[in-house]
Amino acid sequence: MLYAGFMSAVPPPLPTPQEPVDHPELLQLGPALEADEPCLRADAARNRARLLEAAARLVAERGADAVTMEAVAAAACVGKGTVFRRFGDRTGLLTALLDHSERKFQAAFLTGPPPLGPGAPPAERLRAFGRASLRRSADELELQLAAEPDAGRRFVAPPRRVLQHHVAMLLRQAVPEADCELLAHTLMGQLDPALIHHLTRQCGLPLSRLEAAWTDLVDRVTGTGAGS
Amino acid sequence: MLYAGFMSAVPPPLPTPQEPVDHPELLQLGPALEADEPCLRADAARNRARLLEAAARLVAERGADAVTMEAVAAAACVGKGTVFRRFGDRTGLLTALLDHSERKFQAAFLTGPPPLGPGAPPAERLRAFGRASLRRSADELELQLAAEPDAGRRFVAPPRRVLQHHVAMLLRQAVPEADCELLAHTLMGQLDPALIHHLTRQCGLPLSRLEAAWTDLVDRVTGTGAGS
DNA sequence: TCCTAACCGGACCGCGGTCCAGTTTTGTTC
DNA sequence: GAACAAAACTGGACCGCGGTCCGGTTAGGA
Repeated sequence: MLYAGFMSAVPPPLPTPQEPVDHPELLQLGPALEADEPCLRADAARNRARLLEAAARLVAERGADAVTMEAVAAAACVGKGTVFRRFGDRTGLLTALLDHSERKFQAAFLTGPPPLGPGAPPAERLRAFGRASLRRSADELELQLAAEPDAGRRFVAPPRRVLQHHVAMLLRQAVPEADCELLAHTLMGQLDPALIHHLTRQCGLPLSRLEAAWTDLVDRVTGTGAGS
Repeated sequence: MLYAGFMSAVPPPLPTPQEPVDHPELLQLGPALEADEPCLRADAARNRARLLEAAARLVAERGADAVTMEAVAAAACVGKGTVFRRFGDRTGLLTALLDHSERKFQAAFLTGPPPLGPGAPPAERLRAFGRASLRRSADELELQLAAEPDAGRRFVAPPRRVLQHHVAMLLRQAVPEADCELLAHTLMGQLDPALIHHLTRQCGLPLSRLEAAWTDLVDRVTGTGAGS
């Protein structure tokens, strides 16, 4: 398990320290997070570059589906084992391909100019963050999807659609002026089994906290509760 | 591609028609949706039952990972091709295993007693829906996760965590009283590449609508906008 | 009884992922 | 600078599983 050099949380050495910064802890975390690609043996580094280049070429010429671990290895004149040693698995390779744009995006909201970067009021920054993220995803959709296997099917499964439909209907009754279909997707996101698993099993949160968060979310979205 | 009998939107013949009902269209859609399992040849139906039983036994005895298509076929004394013909693919098989509880849940919120079923005010029903859904998922987590491959990794990937962290921080500034970590997950859900793909490519929504929905969501959650 | 359509099973394929024997690089010692 | 040892990297054989295919079989209607 290597997961070589995905990303780093900060760009280079951070130019002027008197700029506003949100996440001082990331400045230490950053180097630790990327501490897997730095000291590569010369041949390893060369092969890594060749693999990334070959993968990018495959994506461009024949689409993300053609990015087979074997194909990439062959195109880079390298053994299959090398690809896995370097990138861990297919997702790791695809993620590494996205790394460049990822870093740019992170730099933009961590240390860039407002409204995305520090300086603007938080709600304003949130709006900008969503816009930027949506645009970026729209650009690199193919890669992003390929990096997350089976992504296309999650929203098409019949059971999901029934629940989705139901929530949208309730929302139409509660907040007729909103875009209830999309809002329903958002709410459903909080009930996603994968998220529940992550929060309760991997992070150790009690189920009661998820329930409370759901109630609070409904309050906020419908404007029903005590808050604001 | 068969995707045999996942689910149906309604329980049996719907007892008393004067009960309140939310989704009259589902009453017609229901039979159409499940119209793949009804007229099975005798041997096919028998094999289907044996396969489901074998799969359930495997899950119980050796965990969801052990539910290999080959293993299920062998345990049911049936050829591998039969499993695929019946359930389409692995996800289809797992979904079929969840079908029973799915139907019960659907019946509960479509035609059951309030506050889950019709009769209560919509916001109240939404709250009940979330609670019920969370509990159900917690029970059948293993199967639900197995049915959605790779689910565990979606929230652990380093890039995702950086974004998540950032959004949580902005939320803490904007709405200090909320559970910002969970709220951040919710917001991020609307930026999920898989969702973007589904909405723009499969449903044909323009990106601008997603952007508007995001802005609206931020307004609702932070209480910033004009609404309420 | 016969015909046809549906079904069955297992051989087959491709890909993701593992493993290990052999090779190359790097650091050390003389 | 040469020789050596340890660590790191390499590549391709190998495995298991999801998914496809097709010749043979069987159920059900006429």
